[in-house]
This record gives sequence, C-alpha cells and structure tokens, in this order.
Amino acid sequence: MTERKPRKDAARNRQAVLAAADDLFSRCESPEGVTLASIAAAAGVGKGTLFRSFGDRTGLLRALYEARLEPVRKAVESGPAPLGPATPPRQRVLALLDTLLCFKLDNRPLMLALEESGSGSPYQADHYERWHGLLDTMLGQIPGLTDSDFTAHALLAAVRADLVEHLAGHACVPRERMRAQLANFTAGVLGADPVRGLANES
Amino acid sequence: MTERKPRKDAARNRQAVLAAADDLFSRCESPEGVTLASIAAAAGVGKGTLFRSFGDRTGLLRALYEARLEPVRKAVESGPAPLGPATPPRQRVLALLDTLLCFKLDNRPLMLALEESGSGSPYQADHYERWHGLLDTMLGQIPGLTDSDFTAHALLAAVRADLVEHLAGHACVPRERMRAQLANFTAGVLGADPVRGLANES
DNA sequence: TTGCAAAGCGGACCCACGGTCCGTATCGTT
DNA sequence: AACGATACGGACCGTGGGTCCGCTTTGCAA
Repeated sequence: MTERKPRKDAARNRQAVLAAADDLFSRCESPEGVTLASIAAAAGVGKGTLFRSFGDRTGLLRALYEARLEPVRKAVESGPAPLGPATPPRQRVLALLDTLLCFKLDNRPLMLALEESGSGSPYQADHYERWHGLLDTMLGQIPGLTDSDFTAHALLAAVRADLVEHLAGHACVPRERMRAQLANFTAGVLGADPVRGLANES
Repeated sequence: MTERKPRKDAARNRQAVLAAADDLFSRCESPEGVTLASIAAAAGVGKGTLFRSFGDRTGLLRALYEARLEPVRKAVESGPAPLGPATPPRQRVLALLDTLLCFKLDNRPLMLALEESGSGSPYQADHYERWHGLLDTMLGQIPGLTDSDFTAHALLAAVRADLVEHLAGHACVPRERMRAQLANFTAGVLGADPVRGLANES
C-alpha cells in the first residue's frame, strides 16, 4: 500500500485547521471575509501548514464539506426510508432534495463559499457528479418521466446555495415554507398530482 | 435635469471599451482570463478611463449585458407573440425561458463572468429581479399553479449560466437538444401534459 | 539516552488583479 | 487665443491566494 502514516503533530494540526475553519464559517457571514490567513491564525498554525494539508482553498472547503456531509451520505447510501435505497423513487427524490435543502440551510456560509470558490463552477466538483448521478438514476426509474439527466440538473439547481441564501437571508423565507415550496415544486416536476402528505405513493 | 452632456472623446472611449470587452469575452474562454487591464489595453485606453466610465468590473459587465440584451428586452416588453405581452401565460413562459436559454448559449463567456462576478450572488443584480418579477406574474396567471414566486426562482435556476456552460461545454449537449429538454421540463412544471409542439394550448 | 534523517512547520515573500490618484492632455466655449 | 472644465492614463496601492526555504519536531535505532 502507498499509505504513509502521518506524523502525530501533522494530524493534530489538520484537525485544528478543520475546527478553526468550521468555526469561522459558522460564525461569520459572507464567506469572502473568511480568508486563508485568518483561518491559519485562528488555528494557530502558519499558512504553509494549511496549504500542505489541503492543497488550496478549495481543498480545504471540500474537506470540511465532506466531513459535515458524512452522516447524510451514510443515510442516503444505507439508511432507512425515506432516504435509504429501499425507498420507491418518487418519495426518495423528494426526501433527497429536502435533505439537501436542509443541509444547505444548516451550512449556509460553507456551502456558499464552496459553490462560488470551486475554481470555476460547482459542476466540476465530483460531489456534484455524485448527487447528479444518483438523482438521475432515481428519476430514470419513474415511469413517464423523460430527460432524467437534464431534470436532475434542474432539480439540483433549485437548491443551489446562493438561491437558498437569497431566499433565507434576503427574502426571509422561513425554513418550513421553503421546504414546502420545494416539495411542491418537485412533486410537480415528477408528474402526477402535487403531493400533500409527501408519503402516499405506490 | 441632471444630464451633463459627456465630452466627445469620453463617449468614444466608452464605446471603444465596450467593443473591446465584447470582443475579448466572445473570443476567450474562462472569463477569469479577461482582466480589466487587458480590456483597457485592447481598447487602447488607460485603466483609469475604464473605471471612470463604468465604476467597477461589475458595472462594465452589466453595461455590456444591457447592451446585448436590448433587443430581447424590447421583444419581451412590446414584441409580438410568443414573447410579447399579448401571449397567454403558458406559452409565454415557455417562450421566455427558451429565449433566455438561447441568449445564454449565445453569450456564454459574458454571462458566466456576469453571474460569478456580481459581487456576491447573481440574485442581487436588479436584472435578475426583473426577470423574476415578470416570470412570477406570468406564473400567477396560470390556474392551479401555486408558489409562483419560488417556482419562478427554480425555473430561472434551470437556465443559470454555469449550468448552461456545463451542459454545452463539458457534456457537449447540442443546442436544440437542450432547448427541447428545457421546454419539456418547463411544461412539466407548468402542470398538464408535456407539450409536444410547444404551441397548442388554450 | 543520544544521534540523526526525514517529516513537518511557519511566516516572509511573490504575484496577479481590482481599484485609486493626480499630474498632464484635450475639449469646447468665450 | 486663452482658459476653465473635463477626461486621460499609467504609476501606485491593498489584498488575498499560493510558494519557498531555513529551522524545529518527531520518531526510529543504536
């Protein structure tokens, strides 16, 4: 194997940086303000260390994202209904989008930073590919629905971080209302009748 | 009136800058590469001039955008069907989104730069407000459709510049296919049956 | 315990880019 | 022609991401 065990202090510093960044992001608005130097300072390490651990800004953001996303990923990959793999497609799509929305609501500054930094567009990040692929597959299993690929993109676009931020931050749309609107919209896209209880489908 | 007629050379320089920027944007990929200094150089003026005319990068982008958008705006505000105001809502929504998509396809680098620069999110730009307001109104006139506000946001999100860029540039989805997919998707959102000829509705 | 690479540290340094400033050139009016 | 107002342009600045390299720490081994 190519694994070289990292030195103890290295591991500790990595954790410190992660923690500091996490903290700064949840504390401050406007991810612009969270500079790499400030993260390094908050973590009590030098900039060099930070870059060695994460490559660049995007790398750090991604690492943070992965860390926070872990439980969600688990739930989707092998959890119980309505998120887990044993759920019928319609409900699972609803559940997935709802989960994504909530996640972005709960991690606004980070998600904002991640999407806008991504050295270009968020569409190049492979975590996007993952969500898109999953959604695509699920949509493909819904009879009567065409263009699952594009539809997946469009649905994901409806929960983009900056839109969420705009609605939650500027328009002050409350969380539950947003969730309801998204569910309603999604149900419309999936065809059929707008779901009311979001859990009665064959 | 507060209008002070600008000096002749000022006007000429403004045009030169606009032209140069237009050219650079349509020529180069990755709007990152189009720096203000390079625009100034290409226009044969100093950076100071550029900033005096447009305030900042976003101002320049916006000016360019407005200029290119002019015909579209006219067509929407007072043109003939299916874009003009006399069109029934369903068709007009379809037509508007299609138009927007085509516009972004035709102005990829510029739109990309505009959306990602906007000193924050594209949602703070007032041209976004305009499109959203219009769409919102139109959607409100479609019976049986709820949450027109959110729906308008979601539909606009489906034609965001970076998504369009991703599909057209990376995934190499041909123009007509994208238009068809978008039309299909939109029709789904509007309720009812997926339109086939996109022009048979009461 | 001590010695000694290798791994890691950190902050001085670099560069690109957006944006400002002010001495100088041009306009256009009298 | 002459003079104020207007605009020019490029030197200059601040900021923030990313790099470099001499010094410190670690952990293995004698």
